[in-house]
Amino acid sequence: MSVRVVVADDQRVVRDGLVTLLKLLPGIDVVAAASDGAEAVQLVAEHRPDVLLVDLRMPNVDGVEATRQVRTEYPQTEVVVLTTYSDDESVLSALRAGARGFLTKDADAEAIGRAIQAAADGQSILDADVQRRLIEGAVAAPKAVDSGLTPREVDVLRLIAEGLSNTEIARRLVVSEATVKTHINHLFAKANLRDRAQAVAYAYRLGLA
Amino acid sequence: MSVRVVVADDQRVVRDGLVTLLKLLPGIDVVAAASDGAEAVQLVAEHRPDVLLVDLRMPNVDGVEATRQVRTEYPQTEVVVLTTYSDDESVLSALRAGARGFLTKDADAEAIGRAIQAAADGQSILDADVQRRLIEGAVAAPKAVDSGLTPREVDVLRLIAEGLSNTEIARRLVVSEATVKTHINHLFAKANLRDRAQAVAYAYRLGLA
DNA sequence: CCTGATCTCAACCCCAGGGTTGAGGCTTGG
DNA sequence: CCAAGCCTCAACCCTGGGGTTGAGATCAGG
Repeated sequence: MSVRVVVADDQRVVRDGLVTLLKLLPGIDVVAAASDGAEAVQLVAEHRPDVLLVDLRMPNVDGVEATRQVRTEYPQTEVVVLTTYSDDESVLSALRAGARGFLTKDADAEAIGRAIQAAADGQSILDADVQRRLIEGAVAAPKAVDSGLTPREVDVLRLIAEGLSNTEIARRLVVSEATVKTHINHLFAKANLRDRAQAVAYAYRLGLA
Repeated sequence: MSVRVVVADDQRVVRDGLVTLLKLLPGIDVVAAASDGAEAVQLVAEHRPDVLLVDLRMPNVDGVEATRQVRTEYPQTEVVVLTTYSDDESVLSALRAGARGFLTKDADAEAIGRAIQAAADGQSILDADVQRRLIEGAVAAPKAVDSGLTPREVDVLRLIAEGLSNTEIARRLVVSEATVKTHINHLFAKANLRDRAQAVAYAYRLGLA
């Protein structure tokens, strides 16, 4: 039985190219084509395809949002994302939103067909580059960026990120609370933070917690 | 031109099964079969195949180590890993070592063939489960474990994690500051938090930020 | 040896944030 | 239809957090 596919891309050339290309592949039926994200979701609702092949950058509703909607509302439809640049910011977002596959636009017909078949089967095909970045992200995590903070300020920041109060931090570092406040004021100024909530976020982004 | 494959699995049944199964697939040539990791590496050296299909658990040299050796010494040979359990500890290790694809042993013939073709092509096919875990690891996926927070409370928590003040949150959500404070009090009680600093840490741990 | 950076501390002010109580409107499901 | 949960808002209190100023002690480096 053939895999039923909806294609979504705002560029007519790409869209039509994909449709004709996919029609030549055995085992794949293109049932509809959308020119933006909103239309894509609507066509998925209408046709309930096995796979949605969607571009990341589109007007109205972008690929990430379309993916999220499709995956939550029509979970039997798998999503394969197609993009021009594999280093696009939104690649990870798309994967998190539930995209099954990931292709760059220089993929050939077999590669695209394979990704669609795989997605319909519950497997996941990733562009090599994307996979590499995923693995790096998953394994090699923190690079503890420095930010001109003194060691002591970093200590304090870490404890703030653990949710400790000033008195608790003072006890922990065996200094007075006044000292803690001083350090905090300094690091707030350096890092341009307003309060400890922002400091916690900052610490997490720095990889300190 | 056919993809040349070396198979490696210590269990004779599995190994022979794979070989006969792969021989039935068009576009795939099995050129050799190894019964442990050391032999696998040796056969790769000898035949320089396009793809090595290797089991994770094997005597002498395990799948991870075999992958690493093959990828460093014979980089033109891609590696597809086959394992019984997708939650195996060494899955990530294998991927880090350079494995291109990842299959569980309940994959059917087409799935295996697809993975091999994809690997030979520079793509990467992952078992659905493995992909999910990769993404979670890489981007702290939103694990729907919301600990009983209401949607609105989650909204507020997210904004707290962005470092916004109550008045800013109120503006952003188009409600009064009193409402924001109510939500905050509720979520603090539910999640056992003392102040917004702890809330930020909590949000990050939940993957909301 | 002086300078600058860091760490330490104190006293003060002010207010955003957090706790509490109470209450009205809105869906939803039994 | 009523109960329950959620979202909304108000008024009050009070503490901890954050801003500011100022200052002594130590230490590395020019």
